[in-house]
Amino acid sequence: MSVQQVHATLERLSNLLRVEAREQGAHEGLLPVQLEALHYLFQCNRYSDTVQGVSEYLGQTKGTVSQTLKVLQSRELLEKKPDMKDRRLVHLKITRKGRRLLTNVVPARFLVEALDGKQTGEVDQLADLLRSLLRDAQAARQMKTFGACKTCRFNESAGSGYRCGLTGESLSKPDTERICREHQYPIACEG
Amino acid sequence: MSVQQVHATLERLSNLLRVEAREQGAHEGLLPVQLEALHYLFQCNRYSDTVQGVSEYLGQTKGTVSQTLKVLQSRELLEKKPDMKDRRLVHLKITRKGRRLLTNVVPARFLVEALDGKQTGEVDQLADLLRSLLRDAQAARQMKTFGACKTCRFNESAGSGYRCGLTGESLSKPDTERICREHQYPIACEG
DNA sequence: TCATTTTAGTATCGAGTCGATACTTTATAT
DNA sequence: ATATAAAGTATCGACTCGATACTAAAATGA
Repeated sequence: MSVQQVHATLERLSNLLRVEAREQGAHEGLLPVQLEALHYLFQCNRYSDTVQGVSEYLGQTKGTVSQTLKVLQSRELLEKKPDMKDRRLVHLKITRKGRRLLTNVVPARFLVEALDGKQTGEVDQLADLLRSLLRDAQAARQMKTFGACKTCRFNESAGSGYRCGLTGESLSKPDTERICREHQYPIACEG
Repeated sequence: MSVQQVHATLERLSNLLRVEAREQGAHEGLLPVQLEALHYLFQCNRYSDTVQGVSEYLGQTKGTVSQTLKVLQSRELLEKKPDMKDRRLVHLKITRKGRRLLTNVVPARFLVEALDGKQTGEVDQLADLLRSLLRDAQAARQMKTFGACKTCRFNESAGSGYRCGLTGESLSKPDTERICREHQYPIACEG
């Protein structure tokens, strides 16, 4: 069965990412899961930069994530900013230092080198296949998709920019390329 | 850059595998890393079923792996058998119980469902692309490849079967489909 | 309006990971 | 024959992660 092959290879690549993250993180005194959290905050939009958001993204409990973030905050890699409207919420803003650290670690060196020799078309094809696999896998698990707004069913174009149909707020083009915890793909026409 | 896209998507798939392993493992009282070790022993050949082998595969120290295996042994998912020739070596043989447990967890349900809708050709294409990526990534990190003997430069055909050019021992067809810690791809003709 | 419920986040505890270090035993090299 | 290398184990400490219990703020609703 080819599915087993896919599983085995993905597991191996996953292990590679983890080992690499452990090594790179060790230089900075950070652990893989802390880098993952930071990477999420690096990518997500202003509706998603909360403890709850990270928790859903990583598949860990709020308590666990709260601890993780405390470490990142103490290293000044992120700042906590209370929400002005809902005072239960805390927005997690990655700092310049956090951004700098992250861009040293992502994308992983071995991925850059591995994809370096390939043609642009090949890399794009790989990215597309992986995204398609991820999308189907997330559908199978009935979990949140955490896609970018530009691929979301609630995203509408509004004049020169865009608007989120859920919040009603307007979005800039860069906004629509950040990932969101409320993201949903358009409903398929067939079936 | 598309490499970032690939990294992000791989990281996400990696997280999915891990969350799934945590859930499935929890049913049996096992942790992700323990399942990974068991999966390796499920796939590897008789030259590779040692503590050192698992250690290299997982990228963890011998001591750490030794602990992991002690748990698996206590659950009767594997047996330790001392090597007859080199008495330092211990071979780790997965039990029937271990095999049964593993086949319930691998391949992950979400992968089976995700690939279910696709055509065989598509799945094979994905498997090939992933393997190619893995191979290049491993080359970039200059690490062991842990491929199957049938793709190894030391594998020779011998009469009706095969032979390992390193050990000189003969291999059956199923043998050549198991992964090996001494595996090396053939040297590329060009470059 | 005021009590109830829900949601965001934090704190603490215990089981378990993982690397570092130190150790034993056996094989190999000089 | 002795030194060195390699396979494996044991122990310790820093850290992960989920479970549980908690506070505070928002939403619900009679």
